[in-house]
Amino acid sequence: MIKQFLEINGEKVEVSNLDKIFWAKEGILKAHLMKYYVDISPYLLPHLKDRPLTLHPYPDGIDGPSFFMKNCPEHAPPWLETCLYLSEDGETINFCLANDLKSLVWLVNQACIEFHPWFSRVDKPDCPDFAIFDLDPFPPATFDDTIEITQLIKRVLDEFELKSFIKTSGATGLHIYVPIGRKFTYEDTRNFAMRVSYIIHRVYPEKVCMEWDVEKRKGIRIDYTQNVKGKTLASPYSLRPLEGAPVSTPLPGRN
DNA sequence: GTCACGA
DNA sequence: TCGTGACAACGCCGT
DNA sequence: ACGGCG
Ligand SMILES: [Mn+2]
Ligand SMILES: [Mn+2]
Repeated sequence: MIKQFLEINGEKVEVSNLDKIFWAKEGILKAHLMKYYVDISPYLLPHLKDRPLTLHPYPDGIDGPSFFMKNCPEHAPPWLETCLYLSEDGETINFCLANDLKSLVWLVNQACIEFHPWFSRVDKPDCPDFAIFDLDPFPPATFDDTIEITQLIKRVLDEFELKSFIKTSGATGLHIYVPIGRKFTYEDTRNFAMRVSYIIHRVYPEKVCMEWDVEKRKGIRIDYTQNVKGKTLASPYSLRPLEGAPVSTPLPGRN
């Protein structure tokens, strides 16, 4: 077997099985996955820098088995940066970081299709950079409904003079990121997102759903509960292991 | 995708 | 030498 | 305290 390498700034990273089919219906190969991430890396890497990652490899493509990967595997190359995390009950997790293109290429070669970074960074893990809103449509809501509710939330944030950034999740919904300058805790951002969510729910009780039970959800669910250390969303520019190979796509603002 | 392990 | 299992729990929600 | 959620 001839080994293949990508050369990045003069350093070689081994890549394998580039002709393996990752999206069968679309005819998308592992090579295409790799090319996408190399091409998008100037835009993606800034969003991943210094953020612990929850990874989700699909070694045989999106129709095959997958697993979650929090701990960096022993066989990772020594140059791959990691971050040791001590959980409350004494468990330790050594998270992978994707701080440069070499690291990104190595992780993609591990068949990581999507990247789920923390909202906080390693040097201040208890203080997220953002409060986030995760909007998920449930029947009978449409994507247009999701847009409408997202715009309503944005209007409230504008009223507070808070800048916000909107992106598609790549699945069915939208994400709103509100930069808050690492001045607050996750408990703070969660309470903030919760209170804004309930304001919106009060305006549109029919359309907006705050139900915890998945079975009972109808309309647009505004999920504020992701504002917790260790919870994540698919990052901007992350591919999703779904039909059509969708990408979580940042949307332009009005100015 | 890769490794540790046991048959 | 080959087949198989492991690779993620955890921190919060709502009652 | 519990099971549910992502
Ligand atoms: Mn969600
Ligand atoms: Mn979502």
